[in-house]
Amino acid sequence: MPPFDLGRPAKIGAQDVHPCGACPVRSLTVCAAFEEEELNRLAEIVQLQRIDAHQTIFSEGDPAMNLFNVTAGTVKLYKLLPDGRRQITGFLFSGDFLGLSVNDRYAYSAETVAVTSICRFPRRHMELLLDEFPKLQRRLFGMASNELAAAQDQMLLLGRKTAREKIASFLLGLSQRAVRRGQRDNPVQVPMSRSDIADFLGLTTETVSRTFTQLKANGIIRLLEGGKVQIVDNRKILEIAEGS
Amino acid sequence: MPPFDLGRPAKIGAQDVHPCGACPVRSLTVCAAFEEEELNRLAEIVQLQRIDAHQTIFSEGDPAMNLFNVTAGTVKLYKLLPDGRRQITGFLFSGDFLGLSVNDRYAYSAETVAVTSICRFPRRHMELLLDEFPKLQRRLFGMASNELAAAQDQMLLLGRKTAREKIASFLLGLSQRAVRRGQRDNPVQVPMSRSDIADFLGLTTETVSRTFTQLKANGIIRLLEGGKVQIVDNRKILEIAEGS
DNA sequence: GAGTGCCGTTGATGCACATCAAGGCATCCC
DNA sequence: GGGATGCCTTGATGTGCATCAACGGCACTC
Repeated sequence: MPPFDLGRPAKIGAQDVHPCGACPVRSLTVCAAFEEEELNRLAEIVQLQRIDAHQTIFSEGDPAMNLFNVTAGTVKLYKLLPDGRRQITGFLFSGDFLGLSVNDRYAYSAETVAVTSICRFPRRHMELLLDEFPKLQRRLFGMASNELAAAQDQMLLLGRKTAREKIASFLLGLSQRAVRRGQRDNPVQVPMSRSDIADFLGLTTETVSRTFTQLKANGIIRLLEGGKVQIVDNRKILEIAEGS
Repeated sequence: MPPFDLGRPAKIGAQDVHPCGACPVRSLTVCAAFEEEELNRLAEIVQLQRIDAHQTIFSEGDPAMNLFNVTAGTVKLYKLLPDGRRQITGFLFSGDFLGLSVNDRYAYSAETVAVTSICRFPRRHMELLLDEFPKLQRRLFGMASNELAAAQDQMLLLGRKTAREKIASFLLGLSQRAVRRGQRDNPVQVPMSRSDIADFLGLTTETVSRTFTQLKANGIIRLLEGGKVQIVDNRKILEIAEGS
């Protein structure tokens, strides 16, 4: 249930300008850097879009024309090898930011996992705002620092954790991020497919499936309807995730 | 041959304030954000240090009091699991920056790989400078963005590449970074141990060693004296690295 | 110059996870 | 209804890399 949405059938469609002042996720986003009265400036350049599931937002190598804010739904970022091997580098939820680029090109592809609403900012305009509002710059830098820390955690996971530890870490990560967005942390919403989880954790779908089954058999989690996972033994899953 | 160094026997020792205007790697660093006349401000707060090989600069979880700039030598950043498994998240060379933190704590440990010179900036002072010089903020943000892109490449490597592809990518990466620092790209200087390489690539020392041997046997590289590796077949190593 | 420790290499073996294959169970569409 | 499709699960088998073990070279010590 996307907050601003009109339920139109469009795949990717521009919507009317939205009053940022009413944005329910503003405090989570870059936009938290603005005071109430400055939000008009922002509203002038954003466009709100609703996107169906499984649509590409942009692809690796595309000219980086826009920056985006996820306001509802789920997005995945990924990189491909020429033979099709895929690494998902992150999942984004409401409040998350995407579109940072190097050399004016996107360094990864972005695709919706479920129905998603995003705010689009033309990069040119955004850069002018950056000069005008140092607080925005500061905020963006802070968000990039957090992402960097998360990336390092993910490197530890990919390089050194077992399949069991990876799945446990993944579920805990989802749970913790849900809390920060003010959503339920348990049961955890797991909107992405087994295949996406596999490509995020450096595993195969079969191993992901088997590991879920195994954690379930051990009474540590329970698999619920609608892609939800209940964490039954919180202490144990934490132990597993940390590798102790 | 560290550029500013006095060759003192100290392990970690503060040196006299150095005139940043003469810094030979300034254009590579955050400090490139400053005009000549502003450098005095910088020089007031930096301390230059020379550090022996295999010394800890700071550890994960320490209060993040300082930011650092590497001016010569090599540093590794790493994270540990409780049972000792280690993931090296990056190697730093002259011009590179370290010390960004989340919640005022370092999110990783930093250790010298070889004799290293660093500039130390107290974080408090640096933050004041950030407010005063938006260009510095901008520069720092740019560097963080680049690191994020590199982190995503590393995730692809850790999650989806084979040992052979990992080693090829690693050597090419070292080579390309040497170019950016204005150093020789071939033969490549490889100052870190097999064990460090293994922990960077998510492998074991044995596999690293075997893979080097294999690439050598294929006539793609040559192992030289003093930790240097010559890339004999550039096209082929590039193909391997990209997984095609 | 024997002793010790560290590092890199090589070989033998083992195992965690990949690969290959098949079936269950939704949903969708004619 | 029923067949097609996509996702998840489960089983059988394979393999890339880890693990275990041994050895040689080099630096350092006494």
